[in-house]
Amino acid sequence: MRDEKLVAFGQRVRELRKNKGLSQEAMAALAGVDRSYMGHIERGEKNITLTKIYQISEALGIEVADLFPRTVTPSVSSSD
Amino acid sequence: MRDEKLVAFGQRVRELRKNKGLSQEAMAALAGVDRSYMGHIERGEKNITLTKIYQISEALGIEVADLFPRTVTPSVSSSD
DNA sequence: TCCAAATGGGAATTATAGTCCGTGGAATTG
DNA sequence: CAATTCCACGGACTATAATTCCCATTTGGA
Repeated sequence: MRDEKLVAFGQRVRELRKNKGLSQEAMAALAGVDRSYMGHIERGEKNITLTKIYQISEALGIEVADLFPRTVTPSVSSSD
Repeated sequence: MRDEKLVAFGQRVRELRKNKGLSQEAMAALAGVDRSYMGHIERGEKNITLTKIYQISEALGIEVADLFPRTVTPSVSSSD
């Protein structure tokens, strides 16, 4: 049972990890999780918990909110 | 083992739920979970998973990112 | 004050998150 | 080729989230 949301989350994590030039293993060490588990997360195969989400955001040095891109731009045009 | 982050998350959920004028029971129904489970979540007694987080954000009609307030304002003062 | 709705919180069971360890394949480098 | 790095993926096991039911307590209004 593939879950689109988990896959999207995993892709987001992978993108941010690569931006930091980290391997899965290095990232896993920073986040304090198992090496293979990081792989599962990035592939969207695991439904991770809130505490793990915090650990990941800290490993990446970002806010948790930044792990969840907004679906559409909430911008309200200033004119009209 | 009380977890500050889970408690903060729960408080955030409760705040948003009340803003919408919903009871735990009504909210639980919208999110598709048991009423008492909602209570546990709001009290920070549960380390919920990503899919549950999505269910909650949808029940509240908000983006997941909005469930996670930024720690401090990242603003860089323009003047000195 | 009384009642009913709303919430707190425990317990028990099932499902699954998360750990640990290993294998193999692709790409890279000497 | 041999050695190294990175990643996909699986199996077995343990920890704990998910789910449900129930009863006690609190709260808010008539």
